Amino acid sequence: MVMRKSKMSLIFQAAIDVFSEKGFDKATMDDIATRANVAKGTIYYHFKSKEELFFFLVEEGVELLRDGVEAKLLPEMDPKEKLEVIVREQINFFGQYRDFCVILLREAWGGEERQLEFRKMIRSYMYLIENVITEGIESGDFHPVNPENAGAGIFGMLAISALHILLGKKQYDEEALFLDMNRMVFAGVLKHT
Amino acid sequence: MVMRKSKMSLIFQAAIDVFSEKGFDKATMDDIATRANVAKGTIYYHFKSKEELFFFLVEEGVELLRDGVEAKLLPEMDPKEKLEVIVREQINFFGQYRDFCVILLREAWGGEERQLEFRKMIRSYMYLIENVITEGIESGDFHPVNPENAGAGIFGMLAISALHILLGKKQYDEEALFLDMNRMVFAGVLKHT
Amino acid sequence: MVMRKSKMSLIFQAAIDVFSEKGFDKATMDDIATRANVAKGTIYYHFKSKEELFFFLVEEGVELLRDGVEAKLLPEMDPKEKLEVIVREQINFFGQYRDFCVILLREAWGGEERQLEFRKMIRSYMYLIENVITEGIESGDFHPVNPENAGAGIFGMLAISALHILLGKKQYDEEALFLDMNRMVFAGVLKHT
Amino acid sequence: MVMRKSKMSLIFQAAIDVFSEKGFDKATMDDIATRANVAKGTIYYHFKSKEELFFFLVEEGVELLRDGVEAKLLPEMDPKEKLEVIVREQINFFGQYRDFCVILLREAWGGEERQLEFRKMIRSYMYLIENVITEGIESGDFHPVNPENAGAGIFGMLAISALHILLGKKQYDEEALFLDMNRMVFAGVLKHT
DNA sequence: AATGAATGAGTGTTCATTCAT
DNA sequence: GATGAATGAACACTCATTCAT
Repeated sequence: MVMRKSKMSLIFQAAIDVFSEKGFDKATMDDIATRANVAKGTIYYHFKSKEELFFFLVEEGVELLRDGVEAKLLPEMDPKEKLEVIVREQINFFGQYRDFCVILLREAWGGEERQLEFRKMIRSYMYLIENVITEGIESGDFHPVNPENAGAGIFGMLAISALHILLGKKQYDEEALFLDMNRMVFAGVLKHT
Repeated sequence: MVMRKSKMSLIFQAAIDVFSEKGFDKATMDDIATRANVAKGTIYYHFKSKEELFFFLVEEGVELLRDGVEAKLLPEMDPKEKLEVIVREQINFFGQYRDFCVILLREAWGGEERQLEFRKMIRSYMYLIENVITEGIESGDFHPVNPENAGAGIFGMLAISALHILLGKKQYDEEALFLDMNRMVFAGVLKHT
Repeated sequence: MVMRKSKMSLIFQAAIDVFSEKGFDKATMDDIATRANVAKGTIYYHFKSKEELFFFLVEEGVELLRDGVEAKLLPEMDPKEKLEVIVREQINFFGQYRDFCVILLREAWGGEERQLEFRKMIRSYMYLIENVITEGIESGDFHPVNPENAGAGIFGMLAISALHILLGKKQYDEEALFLDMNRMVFAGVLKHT
Repeated sequence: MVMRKSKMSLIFQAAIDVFSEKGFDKATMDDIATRANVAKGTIYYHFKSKEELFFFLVEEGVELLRDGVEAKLLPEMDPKEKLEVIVREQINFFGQYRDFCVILLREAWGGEERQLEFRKMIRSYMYLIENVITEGIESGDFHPVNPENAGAGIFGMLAISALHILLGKKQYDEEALFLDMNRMVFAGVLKHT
């Protein structure tokens, strides 16, 4: 029988929906169970706790972002090309996984174990950016900035601008946002005179 | 104004502490009452609900940021100078009100009334940035980007990079971060050849 | 206002009833709240947890037994008189606080913290018996047995025989039980020839 | 009988371990299944319910005690010899089946069906003692006490003193306990002068 | 103005039991 | 015979809110 789509994936999807809608604390296991059309106990058969369910979810999401971007960073590209890929892909990802991205920005800040762990995961994505920045500095293409600052800054610029549109009333025009962000990342706001 | 150390301000300060430490949902009115050395009922004498207390708090905080920055944007400055002031002041504010800024990034994303309202407030700060961008574009100093995108992007770049350091283990070196961010905002990562 | 019978004592009494009826694990806080005519939250306002409520209860009960018996052990009595007092009073106590005594025998055995603590309390009562035994051995009135063994044995003999009747269908004839137990404690089963 | 290591006996042994470690209520079917290396469903294939599993267990245990003691009570013994056998064997049994004996003292008291049934089983062992007492009274060897009181009392004395040592930190010195208890059962504490 | 005892709806979690395979 | 995924009723505990004083 091919229909082996175990309840686990149902739960997973429901969890993404509910967590992004309500946040970790306000989301209830009942919500998730109802949305997944599963008995509450079933969730606990597959996941030890709400915390663990959330953790797996975030892990999977961040991996999806990181691995997706990483796969497009080919060795033969120069730093400029790589960074452009990153800008494009992150904007693309935010459009595609809007709900997950809300979780991303909502639940990463704070001192709880969960949030620490969470930031570590995000950091693993930021490393990609940092490495490209470092590469660019070494090749002489980029300004000599602190790569960690730059990595966090670029991630934040892309994330907040994307979410700002996604949560606002306007259409998410990916191409327009890409063009603007690309220009800002590479050239800043100032025209060269 | 006589500055009576009214219970209200005690509650207000305690609320900032507790909300930033635990987030809106995990923070309890008991926590706040204890921290403020007030009976729990007293909070309800001054504020209608937890939601309202939080709302006033955030309002005050965002006003502090916005009005502080606005006060430094003098009419005689050109767009470039103004944007530099914004970068410096926002980085400064994040260092000074770290706890509040955690709240800022934590509680703004989501579909609840409270969060909508919250994003409106943040937007009122972003307008400052947008206006300067618009001014710069019109004066021909800045690239013609969408000011809303740029405003959100710059806010996000500064916010996330600041919080990234503040919540990490390293020292918050305001000047270094300012220099890096300033360069990125104005010139991007790419050297002009 | 004299009516200061705070809800706490209501809860206490209800807890004794429910715990003795159902045992620690099967008893629910809802049961206790209902029986006490109190909201469930009220219990938690006064006691940190089910465990703590139970602990205070047992502590109070064992103290009642120990202090009651101790008060009747006058210094001028000889060991034989003292031991007779103990036999009488323990039998009396079991008749009077049957419910609590069920708790006593039900919840003392096992390896959990709570049960350890519990046995320590019982031990504090057994000491009374041990001391009298020791006194009697030193005065030459009693056989030289290990006082700890004897203390536990006498406590067990009185406890189990009392509960056996109390939980059976027969009337609890305190005087008859006292006479039998008194004889067994002092002279055993065997007639002197 | 071919002695097939049927799953049933595995379950049985695991159940004894788990029930004595955690008590009836805290023990879970999962615990037992894991310990027995069986799927949870398998337990339900062999036993209708947790209650029934427990019942069979206790039945078997009490029979082991009763039949073991009974087998040593030879018709040609006089009441004194018989009672001495009982004292020795019960102390011996408690040392050997410590876990089961914890169950015995833990789960017998209370008003539930299960506990009623349980006490009946224990009573079937107490009868042995009662009968010897009755015999001794009729033969003129023993004091004329109520045999039911005496039976329960002796059972309790031996049980509690044994468990008191077994659950404490000290070594279980069977011989010493036997000597003390034997003396107390036959002669009480008081020296004949 | 201020208090804090009291409330009860709501939450995460457990676990005996069932049943399709 | 045996399995283990699935269930859902039940439970300990939390906490925003109320209200009599």
